[in-house]
Amino acid sequence: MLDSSPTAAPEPPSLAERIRHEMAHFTLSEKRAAHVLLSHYPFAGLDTVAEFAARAGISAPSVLRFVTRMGFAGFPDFQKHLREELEAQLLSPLAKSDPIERGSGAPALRSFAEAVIANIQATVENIAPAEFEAVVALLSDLRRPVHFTGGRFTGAVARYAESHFRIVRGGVSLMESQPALWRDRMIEIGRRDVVVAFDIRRYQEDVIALSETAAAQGATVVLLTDPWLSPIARVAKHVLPAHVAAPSNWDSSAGLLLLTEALVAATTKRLWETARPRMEAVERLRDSERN
Amino acid sequence: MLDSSPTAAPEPPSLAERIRHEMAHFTLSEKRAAHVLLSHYPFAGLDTVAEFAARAGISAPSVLRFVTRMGFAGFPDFQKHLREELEAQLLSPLAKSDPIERGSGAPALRSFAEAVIANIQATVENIAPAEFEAVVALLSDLRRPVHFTGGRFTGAVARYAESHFRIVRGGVSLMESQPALWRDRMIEIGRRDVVVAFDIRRYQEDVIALSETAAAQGATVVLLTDPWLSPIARVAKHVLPAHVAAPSNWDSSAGLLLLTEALVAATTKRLWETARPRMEAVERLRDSERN
DNA sequence: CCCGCTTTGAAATTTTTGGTACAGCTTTAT
DNA sequence: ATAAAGCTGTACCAAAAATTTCAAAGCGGG
Repeated sequence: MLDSSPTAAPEPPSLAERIRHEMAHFTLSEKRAAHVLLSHYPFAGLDTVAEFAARAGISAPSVLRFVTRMGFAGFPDFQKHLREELEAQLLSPLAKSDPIERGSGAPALRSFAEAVIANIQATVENIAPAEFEAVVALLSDLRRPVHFTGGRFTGAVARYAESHFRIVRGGVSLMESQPALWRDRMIEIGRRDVVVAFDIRRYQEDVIALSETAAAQGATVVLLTDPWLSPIARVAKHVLPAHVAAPSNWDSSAGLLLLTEALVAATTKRLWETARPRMEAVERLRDSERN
Repeated sequence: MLDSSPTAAPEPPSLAERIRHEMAHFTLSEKRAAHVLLSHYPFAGLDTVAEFAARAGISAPSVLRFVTRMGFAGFPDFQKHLREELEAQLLSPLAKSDPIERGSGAPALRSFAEAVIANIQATVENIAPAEFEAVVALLSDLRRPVHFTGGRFTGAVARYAESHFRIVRGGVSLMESQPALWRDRMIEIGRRDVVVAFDIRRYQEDVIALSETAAAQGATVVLLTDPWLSPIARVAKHVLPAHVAAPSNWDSSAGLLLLTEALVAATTKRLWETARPRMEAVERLRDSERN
């Protein structure tokens, strides 16, 4: 991944690269302009000055100063450059696709991103379609209450899942993994309930205990874990493993998040008839609260 | 966000196709305009009317008549359409660049993963290395207390960040975004403090209020947001935008998670001398608790 | 805490651009 | 051959865009 590419492109540094490089010396407004431009590169720059300024939340003169600072004679000159760059890029099939553009991004960030992408690909390829669909079906069953739980890091993913499913359907809850917090709630858990547990390496005693107890009560347990499989797998009806390796002292939860988001998306789609009015109602409540 | 259909709309015929189709009924100058446009599609149309007319060897009014005939309100409207078409075309091939092996995984999961990968690539390419490094430096400064906050969905990411940084360094806290929960804590926030805010589309009033208040107190605000930039960007010292588009009714936070994890990894590395004993101490505590 | 320097945006100004009216030319039908 | 219909371009106008000016606001250094 670390390239000393034999065919180092002799290309002049693209404007985007130059901006990234000089970002540190920009003033606040210039940074805003730069961010907006980079985020929608190069389309944010193809509109009018006024439009660009509005998108960046700065004034038109600041935009002008920004393009002048980058060495252009004026805004039209700047736009012309963008168009030419775009045209050149679109004509050469090399420029697009492939891994992340050489030299872009902070090195640490880039290598991390590459690891995460590899994780995601590996995760997708290892999930059995039927298993994924079965979990979607389970989560789409409105008669079944759903409970999410996770460990000290994965707990955040559980919360993320809960905050979405709560809007799509009813009967959703978040269970903290400390036994003190779920012991008494366990009396309510039965055959109808679904427990979705997130648990990865350094598998956490309390999450395991919670899942096993729930399973013993007859609940259906869904487990999202790493490829080594949490012990919860023994009591789980469905297991979705995600790759978590990262160039870090910590594991990456991106694969788990991917699965979570994909489950949310698929469930929302499947429940669209009932989810839609529900989501609209939530929006209305939020809007009215705002006043 | 509430779309009437859970799936993406079927593509409308591109302008180029429409032109080819109607070419037969065009007048002579219209044909010339069409020909020039198609041969350098769509860049020939992105210049001025005069430029376009000159290239086609016709007069400006003829160009105007041409675009009107194609159903556009005027030349700017026509250009806007070209840009949008171009943007859509340029973004989609990214996801297909390194397609996940055909036939693997559930279809819904696979397409979602492709979108997430595209997001991650776009996110990494748009982050200025200096900006990323500056944030790492900020988070590595042990004299500065760090507070994380986020909205209803991004709050989970804030919590994820907090649960990691808490172990790497001291002086870390999680601030719930409801004003009632942070109003009184704000008295403690000053120039030394760092507030890391997560806020994406449907930017949340209370997160904005929290950030603005903190900034007014002199705190340094770091913002992780979407490419449209939360209003918090106005008061933020550093902004890290992440792409969030997904084939879903919901946005994807994978890019935000990527940035978060990369920040954690980089900070851990940078603080290794002090983080290492600290992490070991945490582990010892956990082990002893287990008995 | 205050002063000087830098940055920023509102408003005025200038330039460019898109749009329109109209007259001449070409073509076609009778 | 001639009149009618339809294109096309020149010249002009209106609109919008880019740019400059200037005063206020913010920031950093002493």
